[in-house]
Amino acid sequence: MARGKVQMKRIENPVHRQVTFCKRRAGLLKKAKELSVLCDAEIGVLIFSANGKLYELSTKGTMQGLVGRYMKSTGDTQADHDEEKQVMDSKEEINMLKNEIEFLKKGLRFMSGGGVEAMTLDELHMLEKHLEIWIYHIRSAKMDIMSQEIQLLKTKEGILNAANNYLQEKIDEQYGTTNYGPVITNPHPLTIQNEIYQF
Amino acid sequence: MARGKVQMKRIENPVHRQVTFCKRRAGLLKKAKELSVLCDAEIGVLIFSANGKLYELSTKGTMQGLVGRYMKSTGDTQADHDEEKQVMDSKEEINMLKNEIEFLKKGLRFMSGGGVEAMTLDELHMLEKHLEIWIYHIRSAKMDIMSQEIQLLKTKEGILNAANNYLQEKIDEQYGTTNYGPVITNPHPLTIQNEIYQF
DNA sequence: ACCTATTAATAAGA
DNA sequence: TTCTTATTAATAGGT
Repeated sequence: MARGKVQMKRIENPVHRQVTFCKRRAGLLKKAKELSVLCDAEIGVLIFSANGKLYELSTKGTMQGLVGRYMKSTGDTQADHDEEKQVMDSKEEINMLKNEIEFLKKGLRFMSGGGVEAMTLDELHMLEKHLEIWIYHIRSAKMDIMSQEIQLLKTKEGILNAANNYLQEKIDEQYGTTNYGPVITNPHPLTIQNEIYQF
Repeated sequence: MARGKVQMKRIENPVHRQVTFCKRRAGLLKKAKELSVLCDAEIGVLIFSANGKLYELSTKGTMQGLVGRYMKSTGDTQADHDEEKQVMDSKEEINMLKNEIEFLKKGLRFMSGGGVEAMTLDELHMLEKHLEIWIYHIRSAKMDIMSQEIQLLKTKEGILNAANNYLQEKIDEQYGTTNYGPVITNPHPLTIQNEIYQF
């Protein structure tokens, strides 16, 4: 604007460009302040130089506040929308999970042996019934498992008995010819004890 | 800048102020564009008029992009920081809650009567013991509550009996003078039955 | 950074 | 709002 017009295109000379950037940047920020003061407006200016340096101005409050106001003003605009929605979703999910936990905790509150006082008589009846059913199921499951164990052990025992008998026969054969007389042997030396479960 | 200097303070005349706002706003945005073009800078301008209307300009991309770049550039700056942290916190909280739910569900899986199969014999023993303890606590709590109820009802009964006696006396007085002879009356006509609880 | 000739912006009026 | 125009403000180029 002085000593010659200027072409509205990128200044190629880096020195010129840098100088102009400094001057015009100052001018722009000054103009922004003036507009804000004269007309009672809230103004924010963000300037990233070509090499990435940030210059900013915000009249009447912080840039954050202004950006927040801008976000609200534009309503649903990408980043804000996404993040806000994400937060909302998270909060909803948290609430649902919390409710679920409350529900579950109510059923488990007796684990610690305390907290019984807070329940009504009806709730206690219900819970007692449930516990009895659970115990029934648990005892059934225990019986099943133990039956399987017993069956397994019986099979083992049969196999061992067979092996035992086979070995006994071999011994009888070996000593039968020399006939050292009757040999006293444990009839089932390899039989193992079944495991004992506490009921 | 023409036909007289201007004081750098709010223009009180609303018409003047509005006109100046229009002109200077256009000028500011023009300057911003020029700076962006001449010096290869990325510039964003946000203008909120006094009555809340938004005017914006962003050279090289969207305002969102610019705001995002600003957020990153300033690092941890309120809105961004807060929202991001909030999202992070929410996610952490959700994970913790989910873990808690899994833990609780494991204890409650028997409510439905199913799921017993997946447990080991030891776990079943443990659970059975817990359930027995719970039932013990529940029965204790039930007894406490019922004792209280019984006490309450006995008190009620006493009060009603007293009232009953008082009324009986009044009747006796009323009919005593005329002497209609012995009146057969229910000795406790207002006594109420205690509630019966099922054990 | 400072100067200053020159251009651009704009206040007031229509 | 927009146009005009007198006047001020901004600034390009040089130092």
